[in-house]
Amino acid sequence: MATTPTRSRNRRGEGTRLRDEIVTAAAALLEETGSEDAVTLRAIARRVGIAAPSIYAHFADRDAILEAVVREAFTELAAAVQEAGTEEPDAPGRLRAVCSAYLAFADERPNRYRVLFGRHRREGTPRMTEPKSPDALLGAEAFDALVGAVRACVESGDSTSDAPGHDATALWVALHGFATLRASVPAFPWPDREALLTTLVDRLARIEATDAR
Amino acid sequence: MATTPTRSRNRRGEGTRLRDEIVTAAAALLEETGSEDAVTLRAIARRVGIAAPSIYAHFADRDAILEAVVREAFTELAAAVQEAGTEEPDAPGRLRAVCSAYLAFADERPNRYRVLFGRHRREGTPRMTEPKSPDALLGAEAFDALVGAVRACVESGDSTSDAPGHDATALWVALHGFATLRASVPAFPWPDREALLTTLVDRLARIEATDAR
DNA sequence: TGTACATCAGTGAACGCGCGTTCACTGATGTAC
DNA sequence: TGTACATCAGTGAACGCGCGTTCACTGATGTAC
Repeated sequence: MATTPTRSRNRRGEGTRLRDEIVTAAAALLEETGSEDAVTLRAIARRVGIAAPSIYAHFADRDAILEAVVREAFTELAAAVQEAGTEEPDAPGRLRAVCSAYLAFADERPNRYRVLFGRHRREGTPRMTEPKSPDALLGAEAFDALVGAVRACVESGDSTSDAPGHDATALWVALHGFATLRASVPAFPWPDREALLTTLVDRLARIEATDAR
Repeated sequence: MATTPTRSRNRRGEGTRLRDEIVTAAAALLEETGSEDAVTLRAIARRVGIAAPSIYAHFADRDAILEAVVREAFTELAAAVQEAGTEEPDAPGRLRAVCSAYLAFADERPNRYRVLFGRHRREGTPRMTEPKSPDALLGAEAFDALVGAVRACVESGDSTSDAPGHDATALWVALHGFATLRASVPAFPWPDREALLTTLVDRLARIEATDAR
C-alpha cells in the first residue's frame, strides 16, 4: 500500500495516455515477477494508481493487455535487431551484431523475452491454422533480419552456406536456447558470452576464418 | 464433476501409493494445460479422486508437489539420454542418438520439459549461491552424458573439437532452443527435424564427414 | 477363535483471500450559445 | 465575458468464484490379548 503516485486525471482526448501507462505497468510487472499470472488487473491498477475497472475503458479483458505487451515486445525486438550492425563495415560483422543484439534484448528483459516464444498453448485456442497471425508476422520481422544477414555473408563470400534459410533457422534456435538457458540456469558454468556466440555464429552460418585475424 | 474413478482406500502401510498418484496427476495436469498455475491442490485432488486436504499427509504444500514433478522429470530425462545409442556401433552414431533422445523427450512432453529449464525465478528465492542444488545435479547428469558423447567422438578421431566441454554447451543450447521453439511456434516453416539435428550436431560438435557416405 | 482397541488413510465443512468483472455513479473539462 | 450543459475519464461497492490451508472428525484395517 501507500503506492499512490499522485496521478492526476487525463484531460479530454488524452485518454489513450492511460492505455500506454497500463501496458507499461503490465510489462514491468511481468518482468519483475517473471510470472504471467502475477499480471492481474488489480496489480496493474495498483501500480498505475487507478481503480481496477478503469482499465475496461481501454482493454476488453485481461488477455488483451497481455497481448498488447507481447505485441510491443515483438516490435522492440524487431527494431533492435534491424538497427543492429548498420555501422559494421563487413557482412560477418553485421551478422555478429544482429545476433549479439538479439541476445542482448533477451538478457536485458529475460521475462519479457520468454513470453514472446514461450507462451502456453491456451486451452481455448483450438489450432492456429491461419497462415499468418499478427504475432507470427512480428516474430518474422526479426527472423528475416537474421536470414538477410546470413545471406549477405554468402554474397560477400564470407560464408560457404548453401542454404541460408536453413542455417539461419539453426542459428535462431541456438540463440534462443542460449538466451533462455542463461537466464534460467545461472548456476551452470557458462563459458564467456562472446566466445559461445562466436562458436554459434561462425559454425552455424559457415563463416570462414578471415586471414586478417 | 462426475469424475469419481471409484478409488478404494489404500491399505495400511500403502499410504505412499497415494503419493505417487498425486505426483502422476500433477504431472498430467501440467502437461495437459501447459500452465504451472493450473496445477492446483484442488485440481490434483479432483483428478486423483480424493479430498484436497488428503494431500497434506504426503506433501507440505503445493510447491513440494511441483518440486516432486520436476525431480521426476529430471530423472526421466537423464535416464532417456543415458540409455540412448548404447547399440550404435560408432561414437558419432551414439552422439546423434543422445541428441535425438533429448529432442524426443522434449517433443513427447513439451510442457513438462519446459518446466525443467524454464521455471520462473521465485520472488522468495533470494539468490541460489549453493554450489549444487539437487535439481542442478539432476540436470548435470543429462549434460554429462552429452559431454561424454562429444568427447568419445574426439577420441575416436571423428571430431576435431579442441574443447569438448565448450562445444557440448553450444550443442546443448541449440538442442534446447530447437526443442522449445518447435513446441512454441509450430506455425514456423520448420525444416525436417533430422536435417536440422544433423546440422546442429555435425557443426557444433565438429564431426567430420565420413568417407563411407 | 473372538473381541477390544490403537492406528492411520482419508473426509467435509469452513476460513480468509485476491481475483475478473458488473454496475450505477461522480465530477472535472470543454463547448455552444 | 458568462453560463448551462453534454461529454468522458475515472470511481467505489459489490458479485461470485476457486484457491490454499486449518480443523475436528470418521471409519476401515490390523493387532494384542
